[in-house]
Formats: sequence, C-alpha cells, structure tokens
Amino acid sequence: MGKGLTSRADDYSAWYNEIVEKAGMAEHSGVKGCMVIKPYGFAIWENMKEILDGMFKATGHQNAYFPLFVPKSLFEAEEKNAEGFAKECAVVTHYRLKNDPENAGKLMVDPEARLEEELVVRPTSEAIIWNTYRKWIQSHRDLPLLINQWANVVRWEMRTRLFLRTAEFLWQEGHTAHATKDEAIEETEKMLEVYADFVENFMAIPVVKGIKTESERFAGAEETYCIEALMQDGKALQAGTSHFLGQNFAKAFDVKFADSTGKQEHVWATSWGVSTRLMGALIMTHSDDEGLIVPPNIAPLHVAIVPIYKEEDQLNAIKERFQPIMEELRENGISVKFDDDDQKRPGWKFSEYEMKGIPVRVAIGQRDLDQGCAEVARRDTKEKASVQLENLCEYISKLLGEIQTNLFERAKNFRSENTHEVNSFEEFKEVLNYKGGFISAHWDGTTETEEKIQELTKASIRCIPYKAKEESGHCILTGKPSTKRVLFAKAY
RNA sequence: CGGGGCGUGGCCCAGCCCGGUUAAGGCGCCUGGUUUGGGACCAGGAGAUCGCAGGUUCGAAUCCUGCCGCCCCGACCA
Repeated sequence: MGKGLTSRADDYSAWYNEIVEKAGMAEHSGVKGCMVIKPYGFAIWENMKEILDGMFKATGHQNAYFPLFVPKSLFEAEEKNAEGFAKECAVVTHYRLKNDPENAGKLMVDPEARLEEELVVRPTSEAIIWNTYRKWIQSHRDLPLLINQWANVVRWEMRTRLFLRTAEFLWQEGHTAHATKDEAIEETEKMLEVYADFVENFMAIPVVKGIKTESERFAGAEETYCIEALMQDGKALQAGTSHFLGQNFAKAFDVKFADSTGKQEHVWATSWGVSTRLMGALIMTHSDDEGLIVPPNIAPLHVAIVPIYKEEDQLNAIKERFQPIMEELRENGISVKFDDDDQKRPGWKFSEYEMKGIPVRVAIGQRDLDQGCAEVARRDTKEKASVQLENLCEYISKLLGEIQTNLFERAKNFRSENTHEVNSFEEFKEVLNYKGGFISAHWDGTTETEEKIQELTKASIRCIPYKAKEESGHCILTGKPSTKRVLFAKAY
C-alpha cells in the first residue's frame, strides 16, 4: 500500500479512484467494466442494505427473487422500456461450449448449441416481474402487491468507473402493483421519502427531492421522482429514483384484476431503486485528502483502539484495562476493534484507519494508562481529546452522534454554498464554469430548450424540486415565461 | 464505435528507440535482531513461462505480424 493520496485539488478523479482502492473498498477485476467489491467495501454496502431492507419491510414490502435472464420476447413487450435499454443489453445466445478441434486445450462456443430464443441479461426486471405478476394478481384482494428484490443487473456501459458506473452492479428494485392510480402515486412518493430518509439520516448526504423532466425520465415510466446529491467537485449525482409506471406494464403484460364490482381493470404500477452507486456518493460527499470518511450510522467499524507499548506486559495491562470498556461499548451497539497487531507500528495504523474512514480512533500508551485516560481522535475533524477511561464509553457514544450530525451539516453547508440562483444565460455559463454546483434557474418547460442548454453547457436539469418556488420569470435561454425554477448541474 | 495508453516476481515499475553475460530498483513477503506516542531500521533470503501465438536472427523483454486483455479520453448512460 502506497502512502498518501492524490489531493482533490490536484486531480479529483485520481483522488476518487485511489480512495476506492486504498481504503479497500473495490478494485478493477479481470473482467472489462466489472469490479470486485472487497470485504471492507462490501461491509459498508451490507450495512446500507440491512438498514434499507428494514425500512422496506416496515413499509409493508416483502423480498423475492426473480431470474437473471429474460427471454427476448418478454423483454420487448413493453416497448418504451425495451427501447430505452436496448443499446446496453448483454445477450445470451448459446448454452454450451466444446473443445476446439483446431486448438488443443481451448474451448469454443458450440455452434450447435444456439438458443432458440436469446436471453437478455436483466438491465432491470420489470419484464420478468410483470410477466409473473399476471399470474399472481386476479382480484383487488391481491392488491396492493409490494415486492422488493436485491439483485445484480447488467448494463453494457461504454465507459465505467468504480461504483459510479460499472457493467454489473448491485441494487434493490421494488416493484409494486396497486388498484388505483392515486395509490400507486402515493407509493412512488412514499418510497422516495424512504430513500431521502435513509440517505440523509444514515449516509449523512443531503438530497434534493424532485421530479425528472421528460428526457431524464425512466423508459416506460409516466413520472420519475428522484433524490439528487451534490458532490465535492460540484457535480450532481442521482442517489435514488422512484417511478410511477402508470398502467404501461400492466397493459403490456396484461395484468388485470377484478374490482369490487367484478369489473376487470389494469393495475397501476411503481418501481424504485438504489444501487452500489451510493458508495460513490458516500466517498464524494464526505471524504478528504487523508482518505474515506464513513458516517457512524453506516460504518462497519466505529472505534479502532491502538495500543502503544514497549513490553508485552504493557500491552497486557492495556488489554486488561480495555476489556470492560470494550464490553460496555459493544453493549451500546458500538463496534470496536482492539488492534494488537505487533507487525504494524502505531503510526502506520493511524494512517490506515484514517484511510478507511473509521469514525473514532483511540490511542493508549503507558503515559495515558498512568493517568487513567486515553487519546480519542475523531475522523471528521481530526480533533484529538484526552478522555478519562471511566468516561470513555459515554464520551464515544456521544461523539459518534456528533460526527454523524457534523458530517450532514458540513455537506449541507457545502451544498448551500454551491447552489446559485441565476437569471440569465450569461450568468448561467459563468457560474457553471467558475463555481459549478447546483444552478437554480427558469426554464420554459420544453425538451428542445433543455437539450440545447445541455449541448451548450454540458449541464442538465437534475430535477424540478418539490420545493421549487412559485414565481414568475423567464427562461434563461429562450426568455419565454416560466412559473418556477428548476435545478441544473453537470452530473455523474 | 472512434482516439490514445499499457501488459516485465504479489504490487508499482526500469530496461525496448539502438537485439548480446546472471532482467535493475522500490514496496510487499519470509528469517533473525533492534524497535513501537503519526506510514521504523539493520542483516540475510525467497520469488519472473518478460500478456499469448507465430516470424526474423547464431542470439529476442527488445525487431516484425497477428491475437488477447485491461485502463484512459470522446459519443451513450443509474
């Protein structure tokens, strides 16, 4: 492991890649565009998963699992969705390999083993799921149907980046069916709230809730809701989406139910998802030039204890003194590691825990032990304090809460400092070039204008915020009247 | 799909233009010792089909041809 990171100021993109690798989160695999998520990175993902899963269940959802493969005929049934994903689908055409007669020891695709119907590797699962729901839903008594699945999906991207865009990624996808339009919209909005709650309160990432414009909408959806976050380089990142699918899939897959009067109706649908991309958001929201910073609420390890000692009996004395303290911490739901690895020196461990973003580090040597205290360092501000051992558990417990709050507040301040209202296209371009960030501006509501602005500036409309002010103004490009501001940014 | 780069012990890489002893160095690893309050030091040691396949040559990591893989930049996207 090399020392240090490239600084954000020198090369933001190199900084990001180095954090991912040096913090032990993920690495490039031998497979193009695909990553290996390493134990530490996966532990963070597992925590995110566990918390979200609990939230889904608390809102009445159940988990299920649907196949990785989708027959092409099923996939193409809902045309808009199929069209939207067509360009990035991996397709299975054969089911067997055989020994290559002209190349000893090598295998070849057996031309005899072509599939009668190609299988699409799911880029999302609407097709297979709605084909299944047709069988599950007959009556209004079967509704609402609230299902989630944790799965991998494949989108054959041209250009990939660890966590932000990989050919295969992990996510959850919720797919629900409802008797009425209102109920489905309510579900769509509810799940967006769940995401916002999770991302803000656990990941400490402030988000803007809003609605996508037509061009950014999920293929096959009537309306796409999203949460948008702002990264430290001034680019926006979509952190989660929730879609109101109308009756598009119900009609494509003929999913009908008998209402209370016995009349056959198509059901109303939603889908919603967040992915391992959130790991990228985590890194780019909080981390600094020393490495990753993980908010306590999702950290796999809260406290690393580094003993400093010369003789074995000193180590043993420290260990013994810490035994009850660690028990007390664990009883309070705080995960602790006592690092007595003798192969690494304390300075090395300090740097390593900083790189991994462990929220709190405790250092304890003979000097402290004699005074009955320990040095407690917090990762977010790097402040150190000397704390009496008998108060340690209480202190750390409180400190973790403070770190969580501080990270969120810090990110929120960054966002307000980097959100600008502009009223002319000149100003728009200037702010975008010199400051970046979110730009709040009037837009005439047409796709043409949106595309033109993107073409000219590379910035797109991230969302029409829920909280958009009602005010009359003029589109920054066309000067046509507008009733509210939308949020622009360059995006990941 | 277009443009560029790279492939040499586990990792980072020198060597390649201009072919010629035993393929250099750093990190890591193993052994022993000294160390331990911000990425320790000394001594010794192990570890390489130089991406693959052909070709040129007395001789190829180095030159030629083909192939494979990955990364980066653009178009596309969560």
